[in-house]
Amino acid sequence: MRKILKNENWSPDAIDSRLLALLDDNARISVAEMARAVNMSSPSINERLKRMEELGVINKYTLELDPESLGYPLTALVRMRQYPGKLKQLEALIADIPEIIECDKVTGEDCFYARICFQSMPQLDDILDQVSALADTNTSIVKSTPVKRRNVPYGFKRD
Amino acid sequence: MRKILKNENWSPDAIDSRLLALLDDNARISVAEMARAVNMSSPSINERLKRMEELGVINKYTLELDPESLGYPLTALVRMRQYPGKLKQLEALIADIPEIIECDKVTGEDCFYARICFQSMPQLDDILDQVSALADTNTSIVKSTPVKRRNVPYGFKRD
DNA sequence: CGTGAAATATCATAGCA
DNA sequence: TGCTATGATATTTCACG
Repeated sequence: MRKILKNENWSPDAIDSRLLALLDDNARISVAEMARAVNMSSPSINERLKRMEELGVINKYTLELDPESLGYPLTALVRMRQYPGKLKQLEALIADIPEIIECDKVTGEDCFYARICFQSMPQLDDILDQVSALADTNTSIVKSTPVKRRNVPYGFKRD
Repeated sequence: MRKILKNENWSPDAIDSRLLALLDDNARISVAEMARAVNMSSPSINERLKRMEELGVINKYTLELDPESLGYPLTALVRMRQYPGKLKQLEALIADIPEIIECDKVTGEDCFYARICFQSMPQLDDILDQVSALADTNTSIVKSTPVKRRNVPYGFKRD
C-alpha cells in the first residue's frame, strides 16, 4: 500500500466509485462480494483495489471506534495561539496527548485548531492547563454533530 | 453490527486492544492473521470482534481516502454563526454540500465548526458564498496537519 | 483490462473443555 | 470464553483473449 506516484490526473470510473462506496460502508467486505455487486470477476476487483492502493487513492482501511463506548463521551474544539518561542514545544505537547485526536495548523489569528475528546470536565481542564502554559486557548464544547466525518467526494466525474 | 446496549462499563482487555490496533492499522487484515498475531484461534478472535461490534465499540470498518488524489488538495476550517431564523436552512445546506466533510454544533459565539475540502480557491469561494447567505463565517486555511485524525485511545486501562 | 479454473488459505459453525 | 475439526467460501496466481 505504498504510494508510487502523485497521480495528478486520476479519476475513478463508475466501477471504482462503486467499490469505494462498498468499502466506505464496510471495509471488511470480501472481494468476492464486491465482485458480485458489480458483476465482475474477483481477480479484476482485486486488481482495481491494488491499483487504487498503489496510486495512493486509498490511504488505508481502518476502524471507526465509538468514543463513548471507550469512555470518551465528550468532544471539544480548541483554537490555540502559541506564545512567542513556544511553537516547537506546543507541537510536541499536542502530538503527545492522545486525547487530542486531530490538529491542524491554519492561517490567520489562531495558529492551531485541535479536536479533543475527553472523559470528564476535570480531564479537559487538566489537558487545557497543560496547553495553556504554551498558548492562548479558546475552547468550544461540541453539542451535536450535524455532519459526521465523511470522506471526500469520490463519485466519478459527471461534468 | 447493530449496537445492542449502551455499555457504560466495558473496557478492552490486552487482547482486545491488540486486535483494535491491528484493525486500526489495516481493517482488511484476515481473522487468521490476527489470530496468529495474538496466539489464539480464529474462532475466538471472531467472537471478540462480534462482541465489540455488538457492543458498539467498533462503529464500522471504513476507508481513509487521500483527498489530494481525488482532486481536493486543500482544506479550510470555517466557523459559522447563523443569522436569526436561518438555523434549519443552514443545517440543511451544510448537509447538502459534499465538500463539507464534517460539521459540529458547538457552545459559545460561533455555532458551527465545519471542515471543508476544496479543489481550488474559486470553489471555496463558491461554497462560502452559499453559506454566507445564511450565516456569518470566519475561514482559516489549513497549512499543515501536525496530528492527523486518529481514534480515541483504546489501550486497556493500566491505572 | 478482463476472464476462468485450480491450488491454497480463510471463514463459519458445531461440539466439547 | 476458549479450543479443534470440518465443509463451504474466498483469495490468488496463471495462461490467455
